[in-house]
Amino acid sequence: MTVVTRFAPSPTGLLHVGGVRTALFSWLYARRMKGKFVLRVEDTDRERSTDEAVRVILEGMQWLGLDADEGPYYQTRRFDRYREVIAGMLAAGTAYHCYCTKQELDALREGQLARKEKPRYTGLCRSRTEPRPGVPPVVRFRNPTDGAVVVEDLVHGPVSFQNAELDDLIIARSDGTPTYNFCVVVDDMDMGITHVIRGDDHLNNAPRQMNMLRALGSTPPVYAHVPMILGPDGAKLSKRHGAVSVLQYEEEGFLPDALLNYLVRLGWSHGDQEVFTRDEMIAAFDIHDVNKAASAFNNEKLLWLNQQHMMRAPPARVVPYLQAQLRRIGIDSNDQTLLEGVILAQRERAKTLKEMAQSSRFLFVDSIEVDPQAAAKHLNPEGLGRLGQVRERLAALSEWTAPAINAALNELATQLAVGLGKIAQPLRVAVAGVAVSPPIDVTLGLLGRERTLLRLDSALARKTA
RNA sequence: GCUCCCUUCGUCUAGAGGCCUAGGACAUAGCCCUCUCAAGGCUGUAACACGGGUUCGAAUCCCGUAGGGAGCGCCA
Repeated sequence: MTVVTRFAPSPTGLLHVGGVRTALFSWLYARRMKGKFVLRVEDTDRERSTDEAVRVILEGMQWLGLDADEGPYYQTRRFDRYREVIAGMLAAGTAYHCYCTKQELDALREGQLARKEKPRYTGLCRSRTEPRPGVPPVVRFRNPTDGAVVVEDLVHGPVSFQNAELDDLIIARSDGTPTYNFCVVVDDMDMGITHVIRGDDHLNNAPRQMNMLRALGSTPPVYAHVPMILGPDGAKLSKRHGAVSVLQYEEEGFLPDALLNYLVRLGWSHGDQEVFTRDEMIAAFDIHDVNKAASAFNNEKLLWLNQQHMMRAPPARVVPYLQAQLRRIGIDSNDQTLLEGVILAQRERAKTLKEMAQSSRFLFVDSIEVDPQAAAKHLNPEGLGRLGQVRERLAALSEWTAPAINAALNELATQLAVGLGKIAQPLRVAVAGVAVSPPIDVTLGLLGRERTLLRLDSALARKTA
């Protein structure tokens, strides 16, 4: 049997890391099992759904490389199908019209709550045969009244629910539109979903959905309810606590593989391995190894993983992402050799590509600003004195390579009987404008002789100024 | 209130009755390396929610308690 999983986000809020991880688990499982992954947008709530949210889902999934084999499907385009199924259930008696008004239902609920009972529909209209004039009816599912439903959950194990605890839920509103729990059931059935992997906030919905599926003569899929992701403070993920659009991570300079790697390790592990390539994730992932407990999002570890991925990936693969970040700060470079060189030089001192772009800016622009504090410390008379000699040496170099530069600087240091630092720091501030950069020979190599000498000249001009 | 779920270092996790003096990772502290900053290496601090059982033996099994979460909508 071919495995078919799906990701079914609702576009009522922006897709965030919690949703992404559910999508990732579904995608990984499908890929691992050589099955299919379906994307379905659950937009039946027309009031709260937004085009912006749909855009973030589509763009986010694309940025992350979580490619769907089918879809995106939209529930709003399937209303005819839902109506058809409801008509069938009405005819078969597995659903019935309910003429209770909202007001009556509210009163019922209040009474139950007041008596400290579980609020539930009592089945008043179950055996009603005549319509109630003037009341547009809703359609309710006729849930079995006795026995139990067991959800054989892949992460929780068997979870048993008494049918007596489940009431007859509304599957079509009085205006005829279908409700969420019903649409999910029809869609999962029609789309041949074999494994439903979703947040464990849906565990309570599973027994009702299984009952409906059975009433429709369909075999329920296998369920896997994965734990939720909490904010860094251990509280529920919310707007205030990191529930930002997934595209925010792109803007901040994260590699999609790093985010995915971080998220897959929230609730899942494979021995002591922390860093996974996409293929390694697919090869190692198994839904059975997913934990039951919710986990808190930790930004420091994400940062660390992002750097690990920047360091391990072939530079050429990182180039487009660096270019995107450079463009954000007004630099448009297509110099592949330079860009790869920058990545090689900077990746062990940057946590994000945004950071890398910023600290590499001096390598791409014509003129730089020198940080006053760094200048005060290193471009003092003593430092500037040495820079004159540095300039001579560098100008005389026959080839402009890091090893040649390094040799020349070390020679000069020995000759002056000082540590390399006494030469490298003034030089660094002169060419980079700050006291921090990759190794000085690498930095100069990337900068090029012409710009190096130019910047030395403008630094040396301070002497007289 | 009722139903369902969850509980190992600050955080993510390993752990399927003896391999646990509870392992790894992030973070954190110290040291090493060093032209700056990093990266890297080494070392340290730090956890089985609590109480009963079962067993020769329990982080692991059972029962409670506490704490947290979800659901109980003509929301998804």
